Amino acid sequence: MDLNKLANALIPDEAVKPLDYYETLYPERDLEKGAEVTRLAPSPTGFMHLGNLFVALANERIAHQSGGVFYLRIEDTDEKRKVEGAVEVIHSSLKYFGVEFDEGADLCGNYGPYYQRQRAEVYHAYAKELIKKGLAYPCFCSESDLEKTREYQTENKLLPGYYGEFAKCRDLSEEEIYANLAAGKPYVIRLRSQGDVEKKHPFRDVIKGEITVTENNQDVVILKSDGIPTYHFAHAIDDHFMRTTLVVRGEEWLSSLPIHIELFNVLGFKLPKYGHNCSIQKIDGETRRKLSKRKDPEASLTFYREEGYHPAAVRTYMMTLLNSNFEEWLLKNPEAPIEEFKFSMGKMGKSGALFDILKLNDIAKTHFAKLTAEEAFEFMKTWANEYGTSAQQAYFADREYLLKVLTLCMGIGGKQRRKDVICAKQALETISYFFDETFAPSGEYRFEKETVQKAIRSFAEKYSIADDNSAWFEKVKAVATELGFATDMKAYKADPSAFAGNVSDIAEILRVATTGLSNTPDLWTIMQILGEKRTLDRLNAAASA
RNA sequence: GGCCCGUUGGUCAAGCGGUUAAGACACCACCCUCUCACGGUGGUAUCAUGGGUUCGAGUCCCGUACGGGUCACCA
Repeated sequence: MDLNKLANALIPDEAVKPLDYYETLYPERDLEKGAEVTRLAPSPTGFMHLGNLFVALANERIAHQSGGVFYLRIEDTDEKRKVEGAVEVIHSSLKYFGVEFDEGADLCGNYGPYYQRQRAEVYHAYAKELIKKGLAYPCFCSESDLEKTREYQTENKLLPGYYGEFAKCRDLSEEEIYANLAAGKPYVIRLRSQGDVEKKHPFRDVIKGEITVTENNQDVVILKSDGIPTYHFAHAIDDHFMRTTLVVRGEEWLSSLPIHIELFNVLGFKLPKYGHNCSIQKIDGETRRKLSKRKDPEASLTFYREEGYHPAAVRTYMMTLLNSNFEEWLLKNPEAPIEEFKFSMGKMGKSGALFDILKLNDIAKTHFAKLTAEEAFEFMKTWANEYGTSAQQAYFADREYLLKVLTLCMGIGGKQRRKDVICAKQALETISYFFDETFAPSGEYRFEKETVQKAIRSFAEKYSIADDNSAWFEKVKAVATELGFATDMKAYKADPSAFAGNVSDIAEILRVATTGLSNTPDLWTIMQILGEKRTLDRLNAAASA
């Protein structure tokens, strides 16, 4: 068969340039030895998964730590999954979590275009080359043809797929091919695989270590009927010409690694290094499974923004999952920027980690405990303007007042910072009682109504905003004594039945009366912040409720 | 089902032939205390399993079980 003629019939010379052209257009990058070129290559589906941030972070760290390049390539070869504005979402959501690209889609760069649909020419040039060499061929099988062979294969417990004797179009005669073409039959271009599934080779994955790969024997599709490449072919071409040195991607790609190895080989390209990372999992009843976009809200990056998690906290959590020694390093260097941590591929986990929101919350709390009142204010304000209720947005009108509230609630200036702010949403919910619009009297007391009212009334009569903390507490104690509550905790513990209760019970009554909650920070300070009038109003309202 | 990957406390995990098997989160107890927290002290709890190799195995080899991934003109 005249392969040149076939190649020209399928892909005319005018459509492509000689192969040398591409090699000079995309030259080797001029980087220091050891510098890694990595990438993130998502589909523009408009949905950003936690897993996207996870791999992005790994790739970003490796590139930047080694003095290399981290770029963004858009895998838009599947028309069905494409969503308008998706690339913008990729940039903005990753940027929010501190991941930025050096080059790529919608950015500058000499190795573009970075959208695969715009790179048709390169793919065609190399597909043509493979056809010329007899390493690729047109396949006219229809979906139902393929379906039939698959059925036959599963029935007979054979390896499914398009290979060997099942590769019907592999050895079509010249006449058949041209007749099909003349008839306008749709076709795809398939690789003529040279592999043998009986042959296995050791392979070094930078994350998994030594693994064995079986040779590929599938005549995989490299160009779909619309002339767009499949992932496999685009991956080989793009990562070669964008001069990627290290591909870190999800574990789900491990099984197609044999295809990629054969493709690089057949194209005469140097194989990049590979690292296949495990996916973040979630426990669902008894079983573990991947974090699911449909079932788990926390799978989406927008979840963390909507809840008001600080981006640095999420990034830190990702890092602890990414590199097992990160947490220890962070403990020793609490103030150091993440960039100083020596990220290592070898320290990436070999098995999938379970997503643990409790751990994230702890990290988030620790992180908030490092912010100043102003920083917390600004962060929460930004959050509230985007996701908060209008009442919450109004909290920010009186800066001085809110700053005081935050200072108290976050323990700023105290001996120790409180660690109970997880995210902006939760924080604003817990301070709602500082604002009349959102203050919700509860009326839930653990004592008789009469006792409660007496206690509140008696305290209200004595209260003065001028009291310092100890004078204030003396008054609480006085109320306790009046009502037969213990003021000496030791005495109370020795014989609780001798008292109606103890000071802390009185404090709780006052706390519920002024805040609606039984657990708040220091009550004296709360009253100082609320001011005398508002405090007395609330006490009086509670006393007569 | 075939192929590939994995399995150390409830969770993330250190470990690289000899350790009392780190640490963090969670949990429990006690202390501090006007509440809740924060903090402090302590505690419960792990090498999936059966065989080898070895003076010695969480660490090396084989089998088994379990979990995950993948078998598209989707990435």
